[in-house]
Amino acid sequence: MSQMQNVERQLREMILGLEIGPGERLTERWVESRFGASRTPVRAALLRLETEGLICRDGRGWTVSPINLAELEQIAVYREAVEVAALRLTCTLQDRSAVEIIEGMLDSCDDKTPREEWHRVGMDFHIELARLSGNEFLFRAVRDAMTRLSRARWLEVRDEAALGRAWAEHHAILSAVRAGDADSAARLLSAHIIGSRDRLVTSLRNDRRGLRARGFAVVA
Amino acid sequence: MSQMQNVERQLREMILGLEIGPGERLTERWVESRFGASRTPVRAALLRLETEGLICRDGRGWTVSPINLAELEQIAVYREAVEVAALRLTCTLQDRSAVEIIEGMLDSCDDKTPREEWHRVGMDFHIELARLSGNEFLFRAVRDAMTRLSRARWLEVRDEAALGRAWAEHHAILSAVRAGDADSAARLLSAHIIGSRDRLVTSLRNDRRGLRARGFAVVA
DNA sequence: GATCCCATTCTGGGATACCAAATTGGTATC
DNA sequence: GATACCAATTTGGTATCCCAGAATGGGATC
Repeated sequence: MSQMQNVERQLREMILGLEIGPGERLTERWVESRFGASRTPVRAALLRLETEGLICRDGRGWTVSPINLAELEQIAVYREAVEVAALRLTCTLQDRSAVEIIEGMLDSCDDKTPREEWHRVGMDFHIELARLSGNEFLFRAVRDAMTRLSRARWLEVRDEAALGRAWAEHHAILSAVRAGDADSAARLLSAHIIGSRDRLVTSLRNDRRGLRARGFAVVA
Repeated sequence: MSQMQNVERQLREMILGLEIGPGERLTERWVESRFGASRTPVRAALLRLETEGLICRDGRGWTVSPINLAELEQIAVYREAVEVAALRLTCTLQDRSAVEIIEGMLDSCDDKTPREEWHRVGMDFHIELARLSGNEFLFRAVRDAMTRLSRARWLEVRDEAALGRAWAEHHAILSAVRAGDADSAARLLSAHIIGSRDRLVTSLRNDRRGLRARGFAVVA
């Protein structure tokens, strides 16, 4: 694997895992020494992460993208459009047996499953559901949107009830898809996305001071 | 303006203007000498164009992305999802006076307008319409999709009637938006996008041999 | 003590040198 | 004439060096 891919992957994981906080400054030299690569692959990796929205330019330098509440709301609208479109497309397919795999993914989580795993499965549910549509662009759009939402979802304070609620909503959506009921599935998915957005933004808005105290930039 | 942006912009224009044909091989050294920049900005520019889908990796090297008919069909589905979502969003806005600007854009084209300008305005119509929604992600999605479609639309054989038809459809969509009739606008836009797709793919499929004879790679 | 200014440091942007792998072209062999 | 093989060349990947401009910090001045 090339140095560029190495740096890109590791840096992405550090950012998504909040090991580098939203709003923190980055210098190419720091990344260079941190991962033992030279500046050429480092710069290539930074350029790629910039297009993913994980880092952004800050004048001449680089900054880990802050959590942006207005952006989170816009992403939810975007997600709703592409995810519902993908879902409707999937409902028109003859062979929808792949929903079983996603169902199995959900069922692999139980009370003993660590929070981190719930988080990952919750994201993968949406990504894999979009992949079923067979449309590469809808799939990528959902995957990229989930990447952008990832850190915020991780910061969200979620109780057991909220996790169970999401789990139930995911299952309900799959049931509708399996039945081929596109309208119901779409309605459930829309409600799920918008509901999640509202809880997410509310949670972050309430915790804004605490998050800032932890050194995380949360804007708008 | 930086060298990277220079190379990126000029190379993008060469690719979109078909000065470099779909499927042609690119070497970093050629780009380097062609634009008088060194490899560092050239590589940065290539990485960015790769994320735009205008070039793609070909083993170790670079290739100008071929025209991919299957991809064009998928993009149309993607476009339909995001453009309709943006349109519906726009219809909910109080102030939709900006549609007048787009209308003026359309009306700036007449019989004497060169074909190239019709082409550009046809793309900008969709991009600017999406921008009105105020949702940055829907807007970018449409802009990126139009960029990916650009070369294919340019290759399409379109007669006067087809151009006039698109013009009329664009106007009908704007009228519905101005009236705030989201459902009608959405229906018209969907039909327009899918109709355009069918004509585009049919045209390219028929011309496939001719296009290949001109050195343009057209796959699937 | 506050403020202005200048030298130093640091940063990203660019250019270039080097390397390993892959491609290529030609030649020798069958 | 086809094919196998080897050397020269070319390629992208990487490391490193240089530069101009921005940021920084300390000291002089008021």
